[in-house]
Amino acid sequence: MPPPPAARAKVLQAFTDLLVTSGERSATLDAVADHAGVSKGGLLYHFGSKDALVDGLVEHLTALIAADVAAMRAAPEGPVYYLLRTSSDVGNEFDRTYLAVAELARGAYPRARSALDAAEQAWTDTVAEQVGDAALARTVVLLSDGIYHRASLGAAPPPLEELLALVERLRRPAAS
Amino acid sequence: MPPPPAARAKVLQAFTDLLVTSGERSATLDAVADHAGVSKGGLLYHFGSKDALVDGLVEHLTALIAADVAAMRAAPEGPVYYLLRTSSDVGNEFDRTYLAVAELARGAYPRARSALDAAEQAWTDTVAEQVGDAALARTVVLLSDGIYHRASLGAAPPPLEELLALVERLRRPAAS
DNA sequence: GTCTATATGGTGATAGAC
DNA sequence: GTCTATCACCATATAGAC
Repeated sequence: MPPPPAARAKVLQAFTDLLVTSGERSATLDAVADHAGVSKGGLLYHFGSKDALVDGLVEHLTALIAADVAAMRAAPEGPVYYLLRTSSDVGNEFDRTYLAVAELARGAYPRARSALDAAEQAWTDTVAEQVGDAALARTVVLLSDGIYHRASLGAAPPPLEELLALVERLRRPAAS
Repeated sequence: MPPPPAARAKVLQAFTDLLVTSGERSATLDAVADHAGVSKGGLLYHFGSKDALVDGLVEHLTALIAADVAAMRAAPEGPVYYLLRTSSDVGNEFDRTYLAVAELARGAYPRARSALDAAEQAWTDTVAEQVGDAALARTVVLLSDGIYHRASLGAAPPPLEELLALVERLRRPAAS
């Protein structure tokens, strides 16, 4: 099979950038094409409509989620540390794609929510497997959501160390 | 002074409803006017432009924030319980207005962020006053942000009791 | 494959009747 | 004060040249 055209990846990257930094309203086809270095006509050759562009990004996120959950399960420091650590890291591809799809989910593309719900469920299950406490698992994922909330508003992430310290205290109930 | 026209409040309420339930894209002047039961011309008599409409909503939130912080300080159960409890309550006017302004902050209205930043700071300070632990205060507000994150995506809020129980364990380090 | 037009629909804003 | 036109502009999408 022929290699996928490099322009596709460039377009998805530009779409993600605009969604994260300037919101859904700014991520027009014109702006995406400009930012990707192609013309609008060229963009619409690879993605036949804006809906197809959204689908492309959602599918990309779905693949990244599967990879992230696998990495979470394999992480030597455990799922909790892995989740909170990667939640603070808004620079990498996965977190940027997550934020971009969350932007779409809030807007006129409700089907983008399915991918986000799947991620939440997979994270919660994986954390619960390790800590053996469903309530703590939900809380940890909720903290991760809070970090995303701030990032989606453009605020700086909180210091990671103090969060991990607090979670650690909850995992060992003071050896009562 | 003459009483403020009732149409103003109706328009702000309709604007809030549309932002929360359908996102910024859907909150057009046409839609807001329809939902408020006035014509677009009538809306533009009270708010001379869409920017003026946004300013009106942000000022409304600023007043609600001041009232909320005062209620938080006066709450018999303490700021922590008050914050987490009210964060789960997405139905009341304050939380709906907060979600609506957050929607604007993510879109093309960055000045809406100032009001949100002020709220976060006031909440953190007030919680820190009570728990005497800056890191725990930041964590509690972060949990509150996580609840808002889910609400902004249309998901159900998490069970409140288990969150409060976990916070309580952190406030009393097992009496070591 | 990628580009330059261009058609079509919707959004913010204005003018003027009532 | 509130309404009904109406305008100018921008976004998506299409047609067809290169």
